[in-house]
Amino acid sequence: MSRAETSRRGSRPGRAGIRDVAAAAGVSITTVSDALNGKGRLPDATRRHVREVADRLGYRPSAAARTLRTGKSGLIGLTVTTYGDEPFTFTEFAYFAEMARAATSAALARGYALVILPATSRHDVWSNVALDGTVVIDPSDQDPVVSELVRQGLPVVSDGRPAGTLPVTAWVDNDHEAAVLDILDHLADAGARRIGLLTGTTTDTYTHLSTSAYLRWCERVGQDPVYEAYPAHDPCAGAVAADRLLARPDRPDAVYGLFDPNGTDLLAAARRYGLRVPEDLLIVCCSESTVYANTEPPVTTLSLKPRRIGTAVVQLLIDAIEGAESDRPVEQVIPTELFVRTSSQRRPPRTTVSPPRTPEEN
Amino acid sequence: MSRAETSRRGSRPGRAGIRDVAAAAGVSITTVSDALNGKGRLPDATRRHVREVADRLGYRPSAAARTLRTGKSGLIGLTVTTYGDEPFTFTEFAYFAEMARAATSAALARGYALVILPATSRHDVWSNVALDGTVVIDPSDQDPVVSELVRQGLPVVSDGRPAGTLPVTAWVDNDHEAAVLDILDHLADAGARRIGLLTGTTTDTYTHLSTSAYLRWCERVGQDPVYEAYPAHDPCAGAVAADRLLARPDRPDAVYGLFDPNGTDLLAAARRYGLRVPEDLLIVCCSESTVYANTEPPVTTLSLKPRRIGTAVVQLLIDAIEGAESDRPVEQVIPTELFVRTSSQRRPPRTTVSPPRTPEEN
DNA sequence: TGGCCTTGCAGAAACGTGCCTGTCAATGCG
DNA sequence: CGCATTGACAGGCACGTTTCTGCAAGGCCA
Repeated sequence: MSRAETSRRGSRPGRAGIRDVAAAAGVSITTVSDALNGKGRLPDATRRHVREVADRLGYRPSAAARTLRTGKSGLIGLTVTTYGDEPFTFTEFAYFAEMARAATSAALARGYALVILPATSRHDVWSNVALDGTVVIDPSDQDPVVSELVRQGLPVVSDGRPAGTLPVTAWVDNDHEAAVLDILDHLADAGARRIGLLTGTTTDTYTHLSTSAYLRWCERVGQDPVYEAYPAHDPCAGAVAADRLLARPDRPDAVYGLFDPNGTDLLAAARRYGLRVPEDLLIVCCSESTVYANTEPPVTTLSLKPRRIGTAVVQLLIDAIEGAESDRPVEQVIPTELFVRTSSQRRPPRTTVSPPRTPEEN
Repeated sequence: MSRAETSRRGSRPGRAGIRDVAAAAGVSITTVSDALNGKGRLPDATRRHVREVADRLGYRPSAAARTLRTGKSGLIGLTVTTYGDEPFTFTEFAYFAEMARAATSAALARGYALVILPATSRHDVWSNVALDGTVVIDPSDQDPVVSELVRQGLPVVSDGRPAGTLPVTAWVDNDHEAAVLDILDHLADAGARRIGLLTGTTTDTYTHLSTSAYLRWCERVGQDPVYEAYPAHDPCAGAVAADRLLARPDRPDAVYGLFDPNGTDLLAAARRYGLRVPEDLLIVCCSESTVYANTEPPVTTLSLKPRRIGTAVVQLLIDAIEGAESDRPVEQVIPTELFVRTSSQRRPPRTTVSPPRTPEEN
């Protein structure tokens, strides 16, 4: 009664604590906590009264105190690999943006928020945030951060099959090898005699699996491999590599590019050498970008379905956090999708001068 | 002495607390805290000893407890507007990705981490995370989240001039009106007689300012406005709007598109109507994407410099959080940059058949 | 030798919750 | 009427830090 609504000591003047609510409502702290959290056995009248008083005071429970008490923060880490000082590379923009968007939505729907944490962060930042678990995108072979998180007992779910013996809780990935084989078959069906590859010099799993699948395919069908590798994180290098590939004496008549900008890179290089697409050169690239629906000609793309991956990864992680014996498998393979457009069809289904009024794709 | 290294009660078995470190090192809790945080007056020998013991036990301080005690969490919110259920729209991908990347780097360098929080989040998520401050991207007129954050006394810095009388701590923005006027002058200099605009139906500040600047320019030079507005968050609608714009009886001979995909949309529409770019139609669009360096022809783009914006926003916010009487202005205008390419030059400086070996742009 | 300052550390009070335990009245039952 | 049971709340401890206050030991000076 004699206690004022403001907290007794030098507490933040703007914010009311649970004590203030209890005092204002004329009940105890326990009753306030139970009423707001829907626990305990209280008559509805008391519950409503407490909630009303809390609203009137603008009471917001302290997230830090709740986290300290319950051990759950409601925060999920989104760990991205870094190149140089910057998180995630330029070529992964569209993929990462879509994946992060889906992951954010999925987390939000279950009451969690996402924290962006580059894998090479300063250690003090990592230990300064209380995480319930982490999503790791494409963990590298010996990522020290991931193994430490696992050692702390935190659930870790990775986007991309973990390299080596990294002990993640679960993972989600595409079947990159099957996707590459599909594309190569698709190009061969369209009449390609010699298929080239635009690949990367990095050691990540995606690049590695895709390249080795290409090499095995070449061996199977008896074609000499024709490929150029370049550092994918350099936005300029792709154009140069595409140019080199088409300048070779054993110039391919079809190319698959592993990275997002390879489509425009290859189109530009083809123009420089006077090659018509698709008549002289078939093109497919892996991309989530919609620009390839409107290029000249439209380019066939492989989508890795980042939205499905982002959603699945978060669901698995939250299942693990909440200890629900998940009925979902801990290793999920998300199917890819090939958007076949003019650039990979010898007989283009429509001429370029037809004036359609509606867009061709959603 | 008699106390084991594991915490006395039912604490998490895997993690050691500060008590365990103190017991193992034979010192008090205070000494451990001071030694690890570089405070107090301790001889170097004690400091080193404590740090060694802490390392050996794998001690990680509890972020929740530290936050509760100090009132600082080291977390910064990154609030994005949502369209439908999903955070940030498709057309903002490249801008948002670059901006978020720069913001993440800048925050990290100062010991902070970013939390992605859509503006329309469930309330319980917002109150479940202890934020030191928030970055708001393009706050809408009456965003309830922002005003509540301000009312709680949290620093709020917005990317984009706040609409109405939103009381943000600081903001960073481009001079969108000047940028539009620059582009229109640039197109007029290149010989455009009737300049059209591809704009949006949304009410955000960027669209509003850009459109009104266009209308004023038209009035000044005595040209009838020629524009099409479409819902920018719909990835298909842009292509349709571009088609409509070029199908009009008063077809423009130059177009500026406010959104990222408008360049390819306009190129595709021009092809459908047999218009040559830049001979029959000049094209400029606002985009952060590098694909426009390699389209046919390359398209002139306006960059809003999202990296500089992301960095500036975070610096201002952390300055406000740490109470440093910042010498930076609280209202910063970041200059835009126009990458002039073939699509907006009547006399293209290079022919399309020249075979350059090096990429033209970084 | 006593008073005072400095050094090196320990005790303990918060920070704001959640929850376990305890108290008191009302009720049911034989 | 005695006793167990249940509803409705209050008290208080614990979560793991940070930090304020304090205390003993030793050196310095008068």
